[in-house]
Amino acid sequence: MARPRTFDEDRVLDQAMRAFWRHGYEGTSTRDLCEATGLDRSSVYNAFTSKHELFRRALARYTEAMTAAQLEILESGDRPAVERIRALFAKIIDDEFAYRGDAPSIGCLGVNTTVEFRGRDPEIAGLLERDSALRLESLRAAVEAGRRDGDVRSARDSASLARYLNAVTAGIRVAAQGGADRATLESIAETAMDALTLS
Amino acid sequence: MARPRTFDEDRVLDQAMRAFWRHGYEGTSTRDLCEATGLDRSSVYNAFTSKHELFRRALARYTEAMTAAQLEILESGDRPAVERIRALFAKIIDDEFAYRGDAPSIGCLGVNTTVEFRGRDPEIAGLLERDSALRLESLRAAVEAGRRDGDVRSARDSASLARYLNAVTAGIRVAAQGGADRATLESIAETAMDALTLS
DNA sequence: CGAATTCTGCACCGGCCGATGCAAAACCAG
DNA sequence: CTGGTTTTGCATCGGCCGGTGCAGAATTCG
Repeated sequence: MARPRTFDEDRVLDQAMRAFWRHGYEGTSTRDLCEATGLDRSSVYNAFTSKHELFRRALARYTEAMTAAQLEILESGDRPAVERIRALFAKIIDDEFAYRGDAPSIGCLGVNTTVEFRGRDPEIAGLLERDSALRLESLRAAVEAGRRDGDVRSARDSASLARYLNAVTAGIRVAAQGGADRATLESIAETAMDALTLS
Repeated sequence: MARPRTFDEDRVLDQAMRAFWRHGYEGTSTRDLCEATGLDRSSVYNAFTSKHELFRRALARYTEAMTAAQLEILESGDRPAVERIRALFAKIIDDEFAYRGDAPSIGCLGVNTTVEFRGRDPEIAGLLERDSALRLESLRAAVEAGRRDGDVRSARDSASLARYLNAVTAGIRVAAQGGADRATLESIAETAMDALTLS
């Protein structure tokens, strides 16, 4: 009954996400977004109403994909829980070296956004908080399972250990953006595991 | 032999630093800087040549002050090394709750800048790297001392443990900006110490 | 085909951006 | 008091910002 869109909305969201990921929210202009997506500005505004709304949807898409991938690693049943936690660290480190050429890591859009917005935008903060809660719960369950396996020997409660692991992942991300090499990040991750496995 | 300045350069640097700290580099306009410092734009440009240069100097001032305070804690001779490392965590957590009202934490200007610039600015990256090296060396020495005290029982080498501790501090900072409360941050810090003290 | 509806391309809006030009003011040395 | 030098206040620059208006193209339905 009307003219159909000539672009795929998800594809555009992906391309916008990458632009925001690379240059941040403020650092990405609506012109940049048009160049990244191939759309005209009026099409962007017609489909996504504002830069802020486009960012919110791109960020939501990112966290959903990223967290789904991480939960899949944490909850795959075919190996011990501590190995799954180690695999999560390995994936995060891989990610830090994936989407870049010689350039430094672009980190995690979630962490970048947390730092850029500092909770001043309630909508964005809420989105990040819900995502964080998902990951924390999965981490907690993995820690709990590791404890049952006898691999987690820490006396601390699993929720605290989960929050600790989550903070370490953010720290690894920041270290990567600071220029740390792969061996350094791996060493940090291995060391972090000691807090769980040692008694 | 000429008209003297009516402002104190260090005071202006401090005020500019706070503005950048709160809103980031891109998020702070030269008009904002004028409002924060009470100077006119031409005075700012006359004294600091450009926004970028003013930021560089403000960041240098921040890292010097911050790192000096942290090294003082790490190297104060009146208590065991692990206690000094714990005190460092306590100070970092205190800082996260210091310069804010009800607003979320503004974190650490060094971490914020690392994330915002992602190493794309060599001058800024170099400054942050030198600062990081200072803190890492001090941490390494403290870990070493803790080992001699018998408190650090980890089998890992001290340099790795230092990098690990440094990453955890960044993670704590990010967690604070994500809205974590004091008890959570303290729990993360305590848990992180387990990787050093347990065997 | 024609009517209705949506999307697209382009020009344009006011406003803020970092940076500069310039003249007047303020100071010091003589 | 004068000449030399720097700082200061204000106006202004070109350019980019997010966002909008509008005419015409493209599509589906009758």
